[in-house]
Amino acid sequence: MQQAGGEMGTGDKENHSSEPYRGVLKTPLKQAATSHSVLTEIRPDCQPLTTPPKPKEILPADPWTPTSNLKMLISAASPEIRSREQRRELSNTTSEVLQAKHCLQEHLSGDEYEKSQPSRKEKSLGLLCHKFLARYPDYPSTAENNYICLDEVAEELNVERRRIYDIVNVLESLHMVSRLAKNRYTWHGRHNLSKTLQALKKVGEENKYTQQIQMIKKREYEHEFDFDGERNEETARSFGSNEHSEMSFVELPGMEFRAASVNSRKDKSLRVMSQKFVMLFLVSTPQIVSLEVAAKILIGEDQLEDLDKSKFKTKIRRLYDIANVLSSLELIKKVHVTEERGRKPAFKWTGPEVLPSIQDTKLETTSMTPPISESITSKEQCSKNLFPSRGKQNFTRHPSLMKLVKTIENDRRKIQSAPTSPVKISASTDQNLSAFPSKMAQVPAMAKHQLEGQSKKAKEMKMKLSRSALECNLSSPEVVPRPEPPLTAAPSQQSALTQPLGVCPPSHSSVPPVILPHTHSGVSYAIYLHPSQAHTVTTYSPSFMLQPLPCANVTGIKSINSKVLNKITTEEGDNQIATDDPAKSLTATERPTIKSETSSQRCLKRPQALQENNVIKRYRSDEESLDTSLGESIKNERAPSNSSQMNHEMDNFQEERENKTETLDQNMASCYDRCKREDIPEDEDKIKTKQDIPVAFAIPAHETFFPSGYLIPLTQCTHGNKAGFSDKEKAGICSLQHTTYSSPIAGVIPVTAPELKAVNIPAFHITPLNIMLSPTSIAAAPVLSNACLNSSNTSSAQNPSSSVLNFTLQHVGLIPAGVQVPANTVVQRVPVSSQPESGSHSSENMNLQEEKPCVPKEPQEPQAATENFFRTPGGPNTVSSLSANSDGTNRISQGSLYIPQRKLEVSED
DNA sequence: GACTCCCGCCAAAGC
DNA sequence: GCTTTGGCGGGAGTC
Repeated sequence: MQQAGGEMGTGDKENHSSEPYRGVLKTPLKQAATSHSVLTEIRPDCQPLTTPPKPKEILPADPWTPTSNLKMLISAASPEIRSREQRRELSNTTSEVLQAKHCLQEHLSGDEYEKSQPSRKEKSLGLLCHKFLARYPDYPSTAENNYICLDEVAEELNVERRRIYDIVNVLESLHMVSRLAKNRYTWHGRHNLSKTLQALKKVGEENKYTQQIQMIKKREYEHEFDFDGERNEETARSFGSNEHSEMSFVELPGMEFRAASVNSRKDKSLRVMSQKFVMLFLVSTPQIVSLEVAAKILIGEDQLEDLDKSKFKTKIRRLYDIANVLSSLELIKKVHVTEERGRKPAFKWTGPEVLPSIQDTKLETTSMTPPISESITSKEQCSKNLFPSRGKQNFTRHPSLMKLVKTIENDRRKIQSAPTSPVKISASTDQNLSAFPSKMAQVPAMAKHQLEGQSKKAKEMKMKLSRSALECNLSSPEVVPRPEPPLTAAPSQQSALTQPLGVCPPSHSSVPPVILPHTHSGVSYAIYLHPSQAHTVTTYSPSFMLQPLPCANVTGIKSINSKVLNKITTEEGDNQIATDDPAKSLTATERPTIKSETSSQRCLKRPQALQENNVIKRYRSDEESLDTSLGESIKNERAPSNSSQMNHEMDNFQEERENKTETLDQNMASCYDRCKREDIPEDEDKIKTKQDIPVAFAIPAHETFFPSGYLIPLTQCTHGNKAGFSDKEKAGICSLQHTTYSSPIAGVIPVTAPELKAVNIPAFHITPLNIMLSPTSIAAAPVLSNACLNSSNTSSAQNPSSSVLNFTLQHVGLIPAGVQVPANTVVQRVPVSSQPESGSHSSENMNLQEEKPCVPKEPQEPQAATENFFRTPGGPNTVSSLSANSDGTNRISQGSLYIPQRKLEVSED
């Protein structure tokens, strides 16, 4: 082992490890000289240390005391040299160094000795880990046995064994080492790393960590998470029910622990925690995880109810331990996320990109043994592999979530019935339409047809654009990897299925239309617009992300959001990784936006409530559009529910709607005028122009609009800047957005554009969160759709009224248009329900967690449209709850998961 | 004062 | 009964 280590040390490692030493050099010689690290690294032969002087003979003041020698050595040797030497002669030196140390200890006075002791930093686990890693090659030859004797290592590194355990446990979680026997481990290096990460990612997805993260974030925003206060029972419930306490260790085939002891301990072990921690990174987008969130999740798994400060602190401590080791492995990097509430420590994944688990990853065991590859076709299989028959092991999956997911999936399937590839939007759309309830279905169909007819060219253009966008996105590493079978719906579906949560996909690819209800149409839009690229859109709408955000709107949004936006800073101080770049900030904004949408409640509570109201209004306006096209049909349908409140709401809603409509029309008109002014002769050109316009997409923009559902206006706004919505509204939206979402894990995190690309995009597909994240995707979709819409509209709708019409149709076209109706319905109810916005926002997950009492009264509601849509024979639970909940719609559209959960709750209740 | 995280007690598991 | 593992949290060092 040593041999290998000596030869294999990587430059990086050297540098890292050397840093601390540099620090030492800078510090007073005394300290430096005696620092532990120095001692352990100095070459024996160079000085007296080699020959341990007899302690008693050496006088403290003596120039040739170990201390003085060390000083000389230190000053003479460069960090690199020391590192090299360390690796080279570590083994030989160890004993001598120890002796020297002993001598020092014996001969220096208390204070002196203390001073001579290595500083805290020098004793850090991270540094220790560097030393440990330096001993072994990253990729040891399988031929030779690389054994690790803990005692030996501890002695050589001059640390207590306890510390070595900490390191080994984390390495074990990554399968970089495996326990061979008592006090003995085998070094595998990074051979298994990629596989392990894939497996972890997969498991993380299955466990819906993304959702958990989002839930936590939501909660934070909603309640500032206070440990003392009445803690959200929901939270507790959600996590408590997790039964995560039984978390098990994820193993790779062939890498099972050989020692029973390893598995015997209750698994809150560092090793399991480490895996979970890694999962969080792999599953989240951006791949930044704040300690707080991670701790909460880990605690949650152990029963959130018990969450108390001490426990939380303990978790944090452990996470630091783990993080130090992972940092040494260069898998993560410490950063800081600045949020409203301050700066939070977080870590950013800097390890290798984990390829999509899309194709059921083949877990290969390697280790030293010939790689065994298993093809896993289903999630279940994967899970099985990951959890090799160890009795208790069940990964933290939240049962309720699973149920929900399944239910949802089933429902969707049923609903869609279109066994085929829902992906193909166009095709799927039709299918979906067919599925729609009469009126509703027709509307979308009409809209669709209209759109298609009117904007074939536009579509083509869109396609091109989207493709280009995709290409751009693809350029990002993450994206590329994702095997997305582009064109076919099937692939997308597949991916969806592959994903642990089939849920997500639903919103996009698989069930696009259906789910969309209100999700802001975003989904629906996406579908429409990108038929050919449905897969793309569905999967993730990276293209959106890619789009530049030069718009004024964006800026505005950004500015607003920026306040909220968090900054990520590296510890080193290269702060603001994310930063200042407007584009970046915008990107970051996206998330927030989404989230905000999600957690409408929160928003309400906040000062931005007003803004939210705007959003809501927009929503309503969306509804208006739909309503307009649909007429009061919906209303009537709802009416049946007969709730007086409903009626009342309807009335109010109507009023608002009307007002909104006017505004909309005006906006539309102005937009169109603007377009005209801008010389957009041909439809295509127009489209292009618009799209170019940064569609700016809009990342922020669309998100912003999301709620409102007015993509068109947005786009226009983008152009003109002011178009569709007033700044105020924008601001409102933005603000809302900001609050909520961010990186699921880290909270609102401003991410650099690049990061977003890489991370975000994939996130959709990959992470289970997708479901929850749908908003993001949705957002993206909407944007595109906007363009499309615009284009189509532009061409066809020359005047406000017509534009409105188109707009409406488009909405309808949302496929989900039909679906949306229900959503709208929901929206309308919103007022009635405790939380109006929730509905409006795509609060993906939020809903689920929402503590907010589901509106009690609605349960029975039949709302035809909605129910029909969502209700599936098989999924009564889900459906019913949906219909019942005012926000149900939203939930459904966004994260079906949530909906179901609620339902579950409700039903359970 | 908050953040980090070292340190080592002590109990469970293993032999 | 001794050793190995490793959970846990006090509290010190840093920022």
